[in-house]
Amino acid sequence: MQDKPLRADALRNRRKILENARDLITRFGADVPTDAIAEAAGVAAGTLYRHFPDKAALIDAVLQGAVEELGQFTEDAGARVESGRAQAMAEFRALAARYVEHASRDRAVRAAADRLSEEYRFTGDRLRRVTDAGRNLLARAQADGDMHPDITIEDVFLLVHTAPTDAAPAVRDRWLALMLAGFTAGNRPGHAADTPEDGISAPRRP
Amino acid sequence: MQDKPLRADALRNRRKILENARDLITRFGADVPTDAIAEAAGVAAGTLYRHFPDKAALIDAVLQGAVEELGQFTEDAGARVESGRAQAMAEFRALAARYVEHASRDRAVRAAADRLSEEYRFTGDRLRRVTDAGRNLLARAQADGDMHPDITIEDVFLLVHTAPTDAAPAVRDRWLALMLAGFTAGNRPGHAADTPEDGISAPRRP
Amino acid sequence: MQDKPLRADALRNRRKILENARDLITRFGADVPTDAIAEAAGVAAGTLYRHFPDKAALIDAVLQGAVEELGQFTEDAGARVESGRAQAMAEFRALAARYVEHASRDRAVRAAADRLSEEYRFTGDRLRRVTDAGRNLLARAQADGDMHPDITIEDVFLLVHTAPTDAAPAVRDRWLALMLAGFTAGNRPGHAADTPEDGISAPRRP
Amino acid sequence: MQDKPLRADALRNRRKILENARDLITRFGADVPTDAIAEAAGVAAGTLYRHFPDKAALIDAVLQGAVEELGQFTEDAGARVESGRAQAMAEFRALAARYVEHASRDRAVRAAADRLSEEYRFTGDRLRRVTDAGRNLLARAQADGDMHPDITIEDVFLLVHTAPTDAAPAVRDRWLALMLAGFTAGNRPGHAADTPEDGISAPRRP
DNA sequence: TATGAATGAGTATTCATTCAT
DNA sequence: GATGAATGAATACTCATTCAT
Repeated sequence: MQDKPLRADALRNRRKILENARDLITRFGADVPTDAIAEAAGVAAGTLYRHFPDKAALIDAVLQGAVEELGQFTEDAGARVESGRAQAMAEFRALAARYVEHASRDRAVRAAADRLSEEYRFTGDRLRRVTDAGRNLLARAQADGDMHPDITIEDVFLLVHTAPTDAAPAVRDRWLALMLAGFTAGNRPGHAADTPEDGISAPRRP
Repeated sequence: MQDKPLRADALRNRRKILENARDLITRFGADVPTDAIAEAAGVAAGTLYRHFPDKAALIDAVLQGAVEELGQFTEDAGARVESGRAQAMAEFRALAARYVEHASRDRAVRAAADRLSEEYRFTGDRLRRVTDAGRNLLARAQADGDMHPDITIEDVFLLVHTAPTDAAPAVRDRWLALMLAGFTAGNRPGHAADTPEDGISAPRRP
Repeated sequence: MQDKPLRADALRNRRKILENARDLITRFGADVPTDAIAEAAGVAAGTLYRHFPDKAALIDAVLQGAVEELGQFTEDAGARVESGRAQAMAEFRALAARYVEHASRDRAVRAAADRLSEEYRFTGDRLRRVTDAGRNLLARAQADGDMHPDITIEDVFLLVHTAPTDAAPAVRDRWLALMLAGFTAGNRPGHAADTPEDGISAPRRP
Repeated sequence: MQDKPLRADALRNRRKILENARDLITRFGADVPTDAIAEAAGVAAGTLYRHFPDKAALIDAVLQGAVEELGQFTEDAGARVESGRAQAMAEFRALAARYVEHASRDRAVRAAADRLSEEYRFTGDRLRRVTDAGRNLLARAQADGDMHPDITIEDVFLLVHTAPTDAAPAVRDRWLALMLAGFTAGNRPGHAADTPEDGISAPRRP
């Protein structure tokens, strides 16, 4: 059904290239030379270019892989909530922590996201999976009254996008605690129980 | 005390280099070739290297300038509060918005901050001025009961460091609203009035 | 006598490769990648190299095909003259125009001729057919008294070799008119009626 | 008055680069690597690119130099005719021979001309000098009654463009003899003395 | 001190050809 | 015999930095 079955050795090479690209980009950022990636993968430069038309495509593939992992995590969380094994808001908090931790181990995600931010920003079909799963979890937490009702999936991406992934774990935890306060029902104006005195109202964004 | 008295024309050159470096980095990021900076400044490449040992040093100087501007803003805000012309928390909010706006117009700040993040992190003598002024404002807002009592200057730097400076204005505003919720007294556990049930306590960071 | 009987499908592949090589070289010049030729022919790169030892050999084969077409045209012209249906000089002129037009539509001929000009120059067994047919036509035109008597088949190849195939049709026609003046009896010294004063005599070439 | 006086050593390097570019292009065609040119000139790759923005510009400069030489030759010929020391048609023939010889020693001219033929074709300010001088000589020869009256400067360029510069000297001479027949008054229809029977009339080209 | 010319290692990408599957 | 994946040398161009003028 797929375009090509791809020979066993070719598939192995493709995987080695992707793994090493991810590793190197994670450690050194998206500026790593393609030659370095090829060498790390144990293939010649030409082989890398057989599998990916250019460097951008390779980075793109690395990013897509990372995004798909996030989608998987999010779907898993949703499943736990749906089956009654966990509470939506708790899963959301855990997920956020996991996102941040994940991204901080992986400069690839961050670097690629930065470089491709124009293209991806907070939309794109590639994000469909994580977007859908995220919206689902969000709705659950809001139904429980734990999540502030004006929070949208874009807010979640904003959280992910700005996380201090290059900081120490304690700093990342602190940042999350501060940031999540804005997500929690009762902690911010705009909710029924909130006092609107400080002038912050529900956001109007395109 | 200083290394050299520096001749008048040399000083003029140094200033021209710095100004143009700031301008170009602001517009195009830290990747601008040194040659472009030298040319914009109307000097030869060698002259640039006479004033700054290498490109990193030049970017460093540009960053320092930006940081000093922030210090000035912060001191101004403190002065207004001290003189009773303004409320501390309102000034803090305005200051945060001003920084985010400032940095989003000025790729120099952002780019240099990214590149030199290891060196500076949230400390360093270069930050003394903005640090002191910030602590002062913070204390005032906490004394007023408007700022959550566990907030430290490191939290403020964290806010600054992670602001989505490359995003659209509406997105930046939204991010600030979410983030500042965590800074506001009464919006987060750890405060006298807060219920500590969700287990987030005052941070312990090195 | 031939190297191998060659299986039916192998022969088919060889033909497809040649056809597509001709087509692509015609359109894009001899710089087309071998991969592109293989793909166009619907075979893998290795198959191309099974049929032709290297790219030069493939181009060579393409050229040979083109040269054989020219031989065919020339033989046809000769036949028309021999059967009294046409005059030799008129056929010669038409043939020259036809070649120039042909080569200008077909970058294969031109490109291959350029690249292989050292090898072929104006000799070679591969040219036997067109050479013989050309000499025949030439002799007829000279016998008619229309073609200058010192013209040889090498002169004809020289004409072909230097035709401005990349020029606009009007320019090509003009060039032919100028060049053919030198081929026409009575238009140039060396002929019985010519005055030998300007010192140009019949050529002596290796 | 000129853009820059250019330091002595820089000028020396520029000349070495141009000379070696000319030499290498002459011998191997326009495909010579820039690195090879730089090495031959005894400079680093970067130096070549300081003097010429890209490879095309270098080739362009080489061509311009060659064209200027041709312009010089042509003006000299015109001067000899004007001073009565020589006959226009004889100078024209000698010049044509010189052109062809020149170009055959210099694949640079040919290769660059081919590559840049779209841009230059038979016009362009760079050709102004040789064009003007050529027209002058042409007019003289036509006034003398030696040059066919319908010949234009474009015909001359056509001659130059199609000369078999890669052939042996005897072949080039032969080609010239054939081609020049079309330029000579009395050798081709269209002249007062010609019989227009073969239907070739004065050309109409844009 | 200033100039700006020279350096040269570094980067992404292509393509003829080989060879394991 | 066919496939197509892998090779790896080659190429144009950049840019931080040095140093002769």
